[in-house]
Amino acid sequence: MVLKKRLGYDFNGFHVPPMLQVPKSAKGKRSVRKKVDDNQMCAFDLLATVADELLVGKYSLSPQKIVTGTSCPTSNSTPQNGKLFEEKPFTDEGFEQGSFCQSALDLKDSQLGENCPLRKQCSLKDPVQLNLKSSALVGTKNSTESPSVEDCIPLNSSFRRQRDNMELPVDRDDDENYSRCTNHSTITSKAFRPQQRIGNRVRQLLAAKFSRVNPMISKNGEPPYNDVGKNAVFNSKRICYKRRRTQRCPLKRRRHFDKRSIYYGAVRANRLSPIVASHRSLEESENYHGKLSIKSFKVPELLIEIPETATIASLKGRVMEAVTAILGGGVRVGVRLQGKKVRDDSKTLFQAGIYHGNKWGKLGFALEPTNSTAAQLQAASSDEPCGVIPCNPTEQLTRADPFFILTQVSLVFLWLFSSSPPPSVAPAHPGLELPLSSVVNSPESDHDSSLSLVAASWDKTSADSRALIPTPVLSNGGLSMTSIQNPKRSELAHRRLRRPFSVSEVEALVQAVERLGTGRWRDVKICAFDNANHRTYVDLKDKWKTLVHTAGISPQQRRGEPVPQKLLDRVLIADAYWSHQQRFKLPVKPPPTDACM
DNA sequence: CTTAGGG
DNA sequence: CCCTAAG
Repeated sequence: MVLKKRLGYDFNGFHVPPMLQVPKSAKGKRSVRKKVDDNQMCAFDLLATVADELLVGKYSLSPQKIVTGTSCPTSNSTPQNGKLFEEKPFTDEGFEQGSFCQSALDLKDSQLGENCPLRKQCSLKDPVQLNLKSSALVGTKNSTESPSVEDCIPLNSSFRRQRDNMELPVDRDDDENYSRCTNHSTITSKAFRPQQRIGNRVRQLLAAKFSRVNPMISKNGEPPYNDVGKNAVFNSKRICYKRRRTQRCPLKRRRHFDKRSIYYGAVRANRLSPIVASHRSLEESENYHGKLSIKSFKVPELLIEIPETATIASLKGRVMEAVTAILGGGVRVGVRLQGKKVRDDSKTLFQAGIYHGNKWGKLGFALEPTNSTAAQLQAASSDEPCGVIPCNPTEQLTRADPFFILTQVSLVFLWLFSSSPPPSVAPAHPGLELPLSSVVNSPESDHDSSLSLVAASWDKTSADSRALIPTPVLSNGGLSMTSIQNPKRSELAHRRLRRPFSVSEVEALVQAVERLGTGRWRDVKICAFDNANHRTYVDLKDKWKTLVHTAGISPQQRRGEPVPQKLLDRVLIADAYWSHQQRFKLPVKPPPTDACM
């Protein structure tokens, strides 16, 4: 991929091809969004679908969460895009209409090498074509190594980096939204699935509902916006986003639900199998006299690239990182291979035999409470012996048994789905023959009695639906782990977990804002954080605000994970640029709908 | 629903 | 992050 360097760029003029302005009409389209089907979409609907899926056995459970690889990128991969703005004078002339990205780069087709991806990326003439090309581009292994490419494609490089980084700005967690809607914690995460975004409606719905599949990562590990053959990708993304958006249970509504659940929360029977929904409609719940609390969230795509020379400890660390982001700590990660706990942290994956013989499928992770957590959990469960976790003495299964836990959950799904009263005893779900016992019933399992949250992986043959469904079972209806750990915060239980932006997220944000401007957060969201459901456009806007602020203060005053100065510089520049745009009331030109492809 | 801005 | 006015 040989590119002409920015030799002939006419930078002064910022001769931007007439830009990217989404016609108002296009904006208008937004309001055409269907609200219909999703307004009612909440826990029940969601669970029902899950139940359906479980019944059909679609969600075969298997691990495949771990994607082997050789690179172990870290956050120190430094953005190169900063150059973009350093190399060219930032003159007022530059403040013309157009996306900053394009302006800064002066993307004139005629001036870019025919092969310059940027041209394809940014000329935005033919979205489809563009996607094809960029797909090819990204698909080219090691294309990262082409410096010219890097230089030429800020966005692309960034995205690639993010992908490689496994610190995708998207996807650390996906479904806080769902946890907002429902009140029970289920981590579900799904491995690669060559998902077709434009598949049948059901699939789309499912994908949108559960985000089980990370649309950002296709089979080849390419971001979906590079998918080939997706006409109007952006539109589809937009649609997806709409869908997701409409599925969001607004906080207020959520609170409403929660309040309501307080009123009918009597647990029906001690030996009743466990989980009761608090989000059912009042009348429905009256039939059950049960309090069912389902909180669901998922680990969307735990994509981990890790070399065989990595140690067990580092593997744990990686998994831990992701899990902590969601659970807020209080658990630790155990690694199990074929059901046996791998104890020696110093072993490399290779030495542990994980890296060979396709053992990834045999790999499992158990999320175990730390000692303190365990104590708290036990205390909590003894306080409330008939809480979520079953205390049916006849149950052979222990609380720690993921099979049991999963069974419980699937039963709950069934209830909700069939609208029939819950059974008083939880039979095993016939459709779920999960080789789980090996995971937890391992002789070495040392937290069997107090395990509150178990993640396990199963190897199912269905290549198309591999799922990792860790099922956190909480000892206090509806309360999250965090709440358990910190009861004081119960009042704030509904405040979203704080999740600091990672550097890669920041970079993605900067990237997107450079391109789209500061007034189009929704587009920024779609463009750069489409899969990061926990980042709303308001979040992005807020983050930008803090970034601008951060960039304006001395490094000593900054807190949190340090953002590379380079990025902060870009923030300032981009912010200045877009402020200028607004000051002069230059029509902000929204890029064409596929601007972020 | 989005944006913008204060808390 | 939350909340909310305004469009």
